Amino acid sequence: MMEEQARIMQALSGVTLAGHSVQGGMGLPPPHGHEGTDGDGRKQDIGDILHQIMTITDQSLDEAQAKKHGLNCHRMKPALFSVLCEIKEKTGLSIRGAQEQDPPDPQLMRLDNMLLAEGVSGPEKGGGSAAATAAAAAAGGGADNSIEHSDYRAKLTQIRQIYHTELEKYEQACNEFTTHVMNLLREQSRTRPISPKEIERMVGIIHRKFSSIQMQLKQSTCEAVMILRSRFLDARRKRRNFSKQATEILNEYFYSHLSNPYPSEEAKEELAKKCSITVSQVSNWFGNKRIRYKKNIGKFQEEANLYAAKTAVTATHAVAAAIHNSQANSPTTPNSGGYHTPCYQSDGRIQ
DNA sequence: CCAGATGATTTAAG
DNA sequence: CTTAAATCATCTGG
Repeated sequence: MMEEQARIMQALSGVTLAGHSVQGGMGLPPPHGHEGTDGDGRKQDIGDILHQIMTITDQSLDEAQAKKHGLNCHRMKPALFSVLCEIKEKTGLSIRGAQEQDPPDPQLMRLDNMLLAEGVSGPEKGGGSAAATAAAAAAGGGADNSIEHSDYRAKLTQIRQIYHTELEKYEQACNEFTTHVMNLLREQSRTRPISPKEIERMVGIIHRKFSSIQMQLKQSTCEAVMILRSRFLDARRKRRNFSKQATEILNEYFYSHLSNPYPSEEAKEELAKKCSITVSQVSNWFGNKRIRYKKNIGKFQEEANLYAAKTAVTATHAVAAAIHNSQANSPTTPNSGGYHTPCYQSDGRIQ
């Protein structure tokens, strides 16, 4: 910037300023327009203007404003301006070619995706998962689970709120700053030529800067979510055994379908409802049961016999009930509801 | 406290 | 996606 200025001024006045220009930094000594005794008015004018330009930053605001006005009204101003424009025309293009590429930062994308996945950004968290959780909690003995989950959600909501507030703040600040800079540039464009491309570039720089700040925000938000998540995940791992009744029902199904212990989706749903657990818990249970049964059939033989006998007893009782037409099931009979009792079949192996 | 039981998660294959 | 298998983390009864 300074270099450019110096170069332009040099070109303008033909006076060698290099001697006491950039190296001096801000404290440029005034040119003292009257070098020599030429008394040339034009030169003095130029020197005067340059002096004003170079010292403008040292002035107080009012002073500077007045000086600026003076400059604007100076009779040489239009001429100087046009020369500046001309120089700019020649040099400006080479200043910046085309450096307008915005490759989407993979890191940023990762953060965005995660925030979206965690429900921090994006649309308000729907009731879908909430309903599922509520069902799971209300159904089983999982009041505990429900409390933990709501705690988790409350904290997540808190994080989301902070995130959105901050994001909005940054957005606003960015817009304000951009507007400010653009006003400044517009103002300056009265005394020096500024191409729209330059403004655009400036805006781009500002936006990049602010988005890097946003990146930090997203980073720390992600961190917070991760911490919360890991803490909750540990809690989530806290498992509670299914109720005795649920285990009974599941075992009954398993041993009465021992030849093909793969409940269909519908069967799973029914079992889930009957056991007050989720479908995926039913799937987990059958997955675990199959592998563990297969691993040591002998160990489960007793259990198998027990349930085979149980269903046999149930069937017998059902028959007896049918025969007697009025008797209620024995209290030890686990399934007394409208549950479809599977047929008695205790043989059959996996595979 | 411990060993075994058990629900959940991860990994790998189809 | 489902499943088998391995593994994790907790629960439970002694």
